[in-house]
Amino acid sequence: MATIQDVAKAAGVSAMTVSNVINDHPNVRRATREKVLEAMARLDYRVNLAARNLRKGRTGTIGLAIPGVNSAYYGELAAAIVAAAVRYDLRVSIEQTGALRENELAALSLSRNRLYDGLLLSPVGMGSAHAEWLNVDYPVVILGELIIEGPVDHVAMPNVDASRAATRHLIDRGCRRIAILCGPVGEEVDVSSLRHTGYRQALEDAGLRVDPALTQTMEAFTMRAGAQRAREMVESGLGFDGAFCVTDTLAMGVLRGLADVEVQVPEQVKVIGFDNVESSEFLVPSLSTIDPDHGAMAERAVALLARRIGQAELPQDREEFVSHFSLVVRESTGG
Amino acid sequence: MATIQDVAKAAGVSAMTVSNVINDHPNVRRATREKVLEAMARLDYRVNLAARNLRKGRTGTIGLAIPGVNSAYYGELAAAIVAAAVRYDLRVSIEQTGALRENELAALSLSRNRLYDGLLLSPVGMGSAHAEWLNVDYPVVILGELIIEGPVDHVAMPNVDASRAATRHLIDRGCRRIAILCGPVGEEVDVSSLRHTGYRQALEDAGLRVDPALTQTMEAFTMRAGAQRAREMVESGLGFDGAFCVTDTLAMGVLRGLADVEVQVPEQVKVIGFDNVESSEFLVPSLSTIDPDHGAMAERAVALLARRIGQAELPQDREEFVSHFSLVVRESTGG
DNA sequence: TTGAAAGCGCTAACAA
DNA sequence: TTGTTAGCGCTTTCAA
Repeated sequence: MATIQDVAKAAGVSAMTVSNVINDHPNVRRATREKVLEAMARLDYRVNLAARNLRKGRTGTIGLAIPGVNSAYYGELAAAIVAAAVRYDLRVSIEQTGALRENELAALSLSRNRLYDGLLLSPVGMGSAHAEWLNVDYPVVILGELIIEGPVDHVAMPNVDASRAATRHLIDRGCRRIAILCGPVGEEVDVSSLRHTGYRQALEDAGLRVDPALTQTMEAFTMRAGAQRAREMVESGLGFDGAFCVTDTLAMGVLRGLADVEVQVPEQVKVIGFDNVESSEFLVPSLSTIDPDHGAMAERAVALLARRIGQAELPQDREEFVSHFSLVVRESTGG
Repeated sequence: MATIQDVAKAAGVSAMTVSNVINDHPNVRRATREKVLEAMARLDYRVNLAARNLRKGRTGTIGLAIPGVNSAYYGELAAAIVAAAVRYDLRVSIEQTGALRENELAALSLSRNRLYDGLLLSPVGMGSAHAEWLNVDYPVVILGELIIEGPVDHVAMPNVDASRAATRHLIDRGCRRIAILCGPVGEEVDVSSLRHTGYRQALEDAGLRVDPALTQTMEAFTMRAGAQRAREMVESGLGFDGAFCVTDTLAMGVLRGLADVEVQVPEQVKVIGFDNVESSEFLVPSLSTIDPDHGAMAERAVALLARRIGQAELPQDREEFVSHFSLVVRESTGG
């Protein structure tokens, strides 16, 4: 590999001049620039980013810590983030956390190794008890799931309002016994708790009873788990005419499970999901859902991170961006 | 940030000794090691990877160039690759090519910047005409799609045999007019051409006529395109009782499109896909498909790349790994 | 407008 | 077993 020194020698200038040409500094005479460019081309010179990184203290790479890229939602989110990052001349390195707290915390402390200029983190396993882990000396943007009070920027979904709208939609379509499939519900500000709040609010708005038996707590947000639970709900005689699933993946499983036990959707049970993953439009029946505009979320998250990167001081004021959602009505709730 | 020098000073040793401790070199007295570890902990020392990279000429990061992580197949593949890479202590940086030749070639030449120790490339747009682009001075492993004769390792799918098995399965289930949905078919060794060859072989094996009208050439392998084409095929009166889709994504669209025009699957038309993406099991009807064992492909691809990384000379002998496939029979072909 | 010197933080090679 | 020296390739600073 040719170095900047080799190019300098070949062009009969100093390394600094070559550097100035590479970085488009103004004060280079045109003839000199030409000479240097010619030498660079001739030697097939490429900057050594490791050297530049060391010198500049930046890497041009951000970390993206998400549960995993093998799920429709996070896959689509990651794609949008990579695409947005390219526009800021940033590369994206994926850290799969498997939704495990320990891996999320590890991502936070490992990024410190200065491999990444910043970190986008979608926490699922960690909670507000771990807020102090966010006190790191590089930019972090929290993405989507868990809303933690912390010293970092934040891109969130309107979890409560959107869930309320989803549940309200089921009520509008005539459902009176609406189940919710979610994770453990508690005081934490995690997806399940927030979306359950929206669900509860909608029921109360309509004067419907909140039957605890209709809150179905899932261990995992997988299609398999959704399908199995749906079958159990029918076979146990729970009695429900609507199901709000906190993710589309779960909802896809539910559609499958209901088909297994020959329950008609939407005639007997109406189903709505959350995320608007691409395939939800093409299922049979197609899946009603909430579109949280993850394109805008990705765009904003990267913009916030890019803004912080390269600022000597991490600003005190932290920004919170809540995306807009829309209700997407499809066949699973009667079109 | 504390440097290795700071730690050395604090522990009363030289920087080299600290380095030896960090890298688990044997010749360090236990008491010395303790002292150093204590100082490291006290100063909250973290290695500066940029410096280490510069010194070692390695980055510990590999590039993964795939069309995009927002598709079930590539999302699952990427997840498997990231997981495998972690075991080799490698990070993965995603380059989304959008299946465009220019981006694939760019990935090949940009990795040269020494940001990546090696590159995993799933070429879709480039062809054997670009084989010389593979002559780069770092390890490259070609993954899955396009089989190019070139100076690089290679992890491939058994495209022809698997497609033959898929088509054969449709024939076994009684189909006589079997359509194939694929990309442009030519002399190239790309997915579409190879899978079309398998399709043709199966028809010939069974003594069925290969009707060119049944080869449906798609612009894009998307659900939307699949759905639209399926509707057109029915409405145009093409006449077909089976459909082999070269990807599950396409097949999901076809299932949707057939539902739109009220064609029953599998009673009137049987459908089979390729890839065995996770959701294919949970569709209604569930999708028969080919499982190319992409877990094994990912594992092997990373292993090959890791083996090459750090060898001074890139070995001349190149390895070719072809994964095993299995036929997964589900409802869309009659269970 | 150009160049010389210095050094980012680390580790290979060698010396003690 | 530990330390010294040198240098990876680049860019900041300052001088010419």
